[in-house]
Amino acid sequence: MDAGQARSEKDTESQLVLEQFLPYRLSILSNTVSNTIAREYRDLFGLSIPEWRVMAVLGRFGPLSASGIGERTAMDKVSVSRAAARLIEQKLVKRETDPNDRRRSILKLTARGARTHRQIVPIARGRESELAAALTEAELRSLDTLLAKLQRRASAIAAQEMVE
Amino acid sequence: MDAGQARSEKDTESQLVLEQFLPYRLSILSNTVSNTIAREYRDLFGLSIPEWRVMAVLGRFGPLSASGIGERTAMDKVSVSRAAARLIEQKLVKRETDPNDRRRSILKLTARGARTHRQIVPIARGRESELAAALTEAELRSLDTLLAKLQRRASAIAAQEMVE
DNA sequence: TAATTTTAGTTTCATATGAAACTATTTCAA
DNA sequence: TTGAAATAGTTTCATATGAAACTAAAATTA
Repeated sequence: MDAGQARSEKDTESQLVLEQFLPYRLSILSNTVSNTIAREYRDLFGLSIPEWRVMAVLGRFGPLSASGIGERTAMDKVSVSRAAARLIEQKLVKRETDPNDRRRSILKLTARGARTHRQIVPIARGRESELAAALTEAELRSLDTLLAKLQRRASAIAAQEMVE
Repeated sequence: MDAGQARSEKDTESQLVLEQFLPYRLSILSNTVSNTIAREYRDLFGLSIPEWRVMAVLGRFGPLSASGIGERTAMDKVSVSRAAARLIEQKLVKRETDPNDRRRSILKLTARGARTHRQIVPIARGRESELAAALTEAELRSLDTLLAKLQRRASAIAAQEMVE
């Protein structure tokens, strides 16, 4: 090993400090937040996160097809299909067939679903506020910008990988 | 309904815009990043993310027990156990029994594991750089601070939930 | 030191997930 | 038109995951 040149396994350049590695930090933060919320929704309403997401977009954007839900939630069609099936079982959502295109279904909240939705939204907002309280207003605006930039880049990288 | 007072389902206060909801945004960003990386590690090295995390901490912190790995990766013991088992199968990691405490195993990279580790680290860094290139140096420092604050708060909320 | 509790790690079981195959319907092209 | 291709959504299958039960060893207590 010629002095000062050879790279040992312990040199910083051949190392990766997991705690400082951005993808890892994002993953841990996201999981910490999601797990807390998931537990709460499960305990209070018996809903999983995919189910809750479907409720959220139906509550906001009214009747939607399964693919419409997918577009607005970044869920794949299998997840949407399963979440919808469970919500229908629980009578929180109802399904009709689109008369103009009988492959499509039209999903909407039932009256009961709308009531549940009205209960859930303030809780979700409350959790978000608790988390956001860690930051100042200015920091929150900054976070908004940074996350948007990262998401744009991450999506671009992912799309590029797909074609390669 | 008395004019201007009753809250309809479409009022913004009873709504939640998923695309602006912080837990959702974190989840989408983290998944986008993780999925891209996971695909790459799988294609190039046949490693899953848990496996890769174990490799990373073993490469950095030398021989460790399974619980030591768990502490440094935020993985639960089941995940560590399974990842280690697969890495041993692939001869990237070897296991010895701690002579001072025969319940413990001592895990370390094999020579082959160390070689793989040396290949992986620059790729991981490269991916991180590509992502980080979406931000300026100042923004990256800012991101670092914001993520740290959010993580601290998220952990605190999670811990509090546990006892309630 | 024998019995009890705790700790490290693995296995089992029940559920979650995504990819691929499949069904039903619609759209497109010859 | 009618046959081929595309689209919406569901089901199947193989794998991943986490909680709880379990095994083995060590630490604690009586």
